[in-house]
Amino acid sequence: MLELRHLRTLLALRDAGSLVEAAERVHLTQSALSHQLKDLEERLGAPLFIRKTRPVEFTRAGQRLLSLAEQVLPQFRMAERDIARMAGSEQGRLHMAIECHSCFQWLMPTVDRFRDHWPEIEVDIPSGHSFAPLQALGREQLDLVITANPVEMSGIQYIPLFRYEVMLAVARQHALAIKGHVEPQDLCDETLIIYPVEHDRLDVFTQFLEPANVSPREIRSAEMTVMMMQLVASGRGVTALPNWALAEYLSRDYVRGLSLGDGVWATLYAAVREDLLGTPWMDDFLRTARETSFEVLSGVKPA
Amino acid sequence: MLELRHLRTLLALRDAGSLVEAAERVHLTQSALSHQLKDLEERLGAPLFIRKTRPVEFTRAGQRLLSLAEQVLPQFRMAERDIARMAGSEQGRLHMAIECHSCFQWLMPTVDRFRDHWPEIEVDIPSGHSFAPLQALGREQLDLVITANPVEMSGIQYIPLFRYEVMLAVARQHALAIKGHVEPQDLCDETLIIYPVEHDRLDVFTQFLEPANVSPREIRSAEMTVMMMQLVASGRGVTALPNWALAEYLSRDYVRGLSLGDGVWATLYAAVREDLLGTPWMDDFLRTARETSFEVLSGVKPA
DNA sequence: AAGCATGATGAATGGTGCTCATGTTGAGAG
DNA sequence: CTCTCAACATGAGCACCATTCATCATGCTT
Repeated sequence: MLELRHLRTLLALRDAGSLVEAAERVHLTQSALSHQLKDLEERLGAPLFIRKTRPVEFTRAGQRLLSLAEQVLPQFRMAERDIARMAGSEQGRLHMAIECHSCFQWLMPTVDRFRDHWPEIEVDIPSGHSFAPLQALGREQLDLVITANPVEMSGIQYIPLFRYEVMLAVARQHALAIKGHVEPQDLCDETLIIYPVEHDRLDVFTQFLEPANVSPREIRSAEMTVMMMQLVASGRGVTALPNWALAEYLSRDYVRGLSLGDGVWATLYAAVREDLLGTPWMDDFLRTARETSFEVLSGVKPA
Repeated sequence: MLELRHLRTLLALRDAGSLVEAAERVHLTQSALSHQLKDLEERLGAPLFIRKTRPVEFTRAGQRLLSLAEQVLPQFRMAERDIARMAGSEQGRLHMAIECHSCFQWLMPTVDRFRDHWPEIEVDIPSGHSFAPLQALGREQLDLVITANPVEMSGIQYIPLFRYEVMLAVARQHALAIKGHVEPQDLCDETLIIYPVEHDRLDVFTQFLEPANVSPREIRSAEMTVMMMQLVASGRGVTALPNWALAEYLSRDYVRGLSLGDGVWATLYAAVREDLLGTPWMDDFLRTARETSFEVLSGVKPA
């Protein structure tokens, strides 16, 4: 009668707010969800949510099922993990590299949690692959790479982790600081500070400056986020970073953050070797990564 | 991957001890269960139980899933009950009659529990239908009848509650009391005390005496179990009763209990109006009855 | 009023979970 | 040792139903 998939659907619906997006999350069509929920409501004899509102609002019955889902689904995951551990004496390995330069704030707690669940998996972030991590992935020297720039490669799948806004950091006393957002032209007299990578892998260029055919007056690079922040704060340039990378500097009012145009958004992916996808521990890592990053970054408010 | 039906199957398997009987309990074929469990074990990558032993023995993985099932399935039931209550303002009614003369010891706790879960259902055991309860069921004056003698009737379904052994009660000093069981011939010089119903509705006759073509010397009847016990204890006759009806007298060593031949077993049924089957509260009542009777009667040891 | 997004609906389809029929295994009896 | 019986495994076929596709209805935005 009541099935696990119903619970998953309802959770997805609550998190998504609409059938269309909930459908994406559970990898089904909107139609499927509509049918599924209609059937369920008929069988239970009670409406579960109100469709007219946005985001959808749950009835008391719906809320009861949501709370059931939150009780029960974790128990299932735990059991499945336990079983997988009992089954798998297969020593797994999870060696990763990070292409995104400031992921540690959510990656470290993720790894900590994961180690708890899978003590026998060897987790490491070996240095030495920071130059060409995707190639190392292809050569099976690595198992997972965190990146914002998916590049089609055979044997590698890109799993989206979360979306974020790319924002411009400027000094507090900067002329632009009073505006809520900047236009491309605003940057033509600025010094832009970037990580030392090709321009076509930076969303400021591909999604913001190049479409408007604007170039900043000067471009200089810095390896580390702290360094960039110092330069920005002292008025020697501006830089574009993920909102969550800026978060701590914004909260300390060290720099100011501005949207790029109407907002430039990007998605962070985990590039994973296909042969590892589907193993319970890899699935669990990806889920943990999503959950943890959500928790850690959800305090991050744009601007 | 892991589904609710798997958990139900595993619980049934544990309670039944074999695939064949477990299949009955979940209303599937043995083949279905074999397939289902094989698939599951393959997907999990771990064996769940050992088939060669009888009753089957569970591996650690199997036990883990059993414990999951015991955590999770009750939570589902509770949620479904809550939802059914929210949905159903439909005042239900549960009027019952008892054809078996000593069911109160497990029926009362059952009713108590049920009332907790379904306060708005009107539960009653109206007197006045003790004569022809099944007819009253057909006339919709009753909703459920507890009986050990299913009689085919349109619109009525018989739901098995539990199996029990019919045992012979004899006085402590009775000649037969030293034996573990009696043969039909042993009764041809005895006075048999029975409830005042037709002989063909008593298993002592249909399953024990008549097949051997034996009649007791004398037959007398009594309305109440206590009365029968007094007669038996004082050596004025013997009687055949369900083991659980005898239990309290046996434990007080008031009478002795003997198996009839290799053991005569019967099943107690709930006769239910078909239109009520499938309503959540009726399903819940039947489940509660089975569980409660099991708990109450499981202390009852034969002889 | 047009355009867009969301949800509903009905028909068609494909997957899969079940049954049926049969094969295999193991235990107990003669 | 073999016969038998019960329990479980296995493969093929089938039926159901969850899902998809195509389309329609509705409401909000511009």
